[in-house]
Amino acid sequence: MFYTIGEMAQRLNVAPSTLRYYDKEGLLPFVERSSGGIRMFKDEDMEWLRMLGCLKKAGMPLKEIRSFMELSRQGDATINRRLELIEKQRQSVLEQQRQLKETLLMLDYKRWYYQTAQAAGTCAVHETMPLDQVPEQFRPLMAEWEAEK
Amino acid sequence: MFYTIGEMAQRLNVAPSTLRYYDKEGLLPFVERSSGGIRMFKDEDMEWLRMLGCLKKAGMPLKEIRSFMELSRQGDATINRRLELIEKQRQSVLEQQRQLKETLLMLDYKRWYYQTAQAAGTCAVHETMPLDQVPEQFRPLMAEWEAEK
DNA sequence: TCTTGACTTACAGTTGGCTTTAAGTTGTAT
DNA sequence: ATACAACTTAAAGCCAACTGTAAGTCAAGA
Repeated sequence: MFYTIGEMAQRLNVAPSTLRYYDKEGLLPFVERSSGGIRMFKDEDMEWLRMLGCLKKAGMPLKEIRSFMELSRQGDATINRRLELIEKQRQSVLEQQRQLKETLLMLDYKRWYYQTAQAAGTCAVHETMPLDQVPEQFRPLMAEWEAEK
Repeated sequence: MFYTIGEMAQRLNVAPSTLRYYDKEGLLPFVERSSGGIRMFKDEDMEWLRMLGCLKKAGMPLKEIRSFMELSRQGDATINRRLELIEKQRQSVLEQQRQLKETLLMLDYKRWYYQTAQAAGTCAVHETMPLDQVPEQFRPLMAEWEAEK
């Protein structure tokens, strides 16, 4: 069973032009063509496209994804190098998670800040607020800011 | 105590040109100038730059950050709208966390896949692997892939 | 006063990841 | 056989977020 680029694009919820672009950039070395030159996607291509989507969501640049696809096409001899790439990207995702957690704490602080300001009708309330009225979760954050000054 | 753009850039670990770009885009309405036109950063500007960094890490585009800075300059009348912006961005971060968690599971699966293939010397080991040898954590993932076919 | 390094602006260039356009081809339905 | 939608390529365009260049100005030390 084959799919045209339009059908595959719909299935993946991307624009056909995006798939053409990926193909041009060498990210889809597995795609076959009809005698007339039309791309014919197979069901098993989904596995590659899923991999591509995963690496993209992990923040891997298209160039590196292309390297990965090239290594894959070279077969079992490149298993080690593919594993290394995966582990590197895994570390990157763990780092992103750490970073997002920090960012969320900051946003939670700002949310509290503006909720409090809203209740008081003015941001000035924070100039006179004693430290022990700041929720505990935000104290390490504020200590850090002091250090940065 | 004042800092030049170079000193501030070093302190923030960004290029001076980046700060100039931000200023040009209206993200730094708080920066004062010397009589000769040199930017003079103050210690209290750090608070704004921290806010900027936080919003940026949260994935907010520079245009929106600019709106936020403009609202801030308008004082207490805009507390509500700033709170709304913060809450919107907080939701976005929660969604990014959800997404990253999913991505990590995928990468963990691929890591296991290549570790197993490495031990066997070939990816072919996965064609004959019975489902009950796949670690449990990855089963929901594989079920999803089946459904997508 | 003069040198020197860091600053200033305006503007062009770069990178990454698409998206659009134009001109032409394929393949299915009538 | 013909029409028509969906495909093809090459090339240009677009957007965000910088980054680099050129020409000139500022300010601190010898």
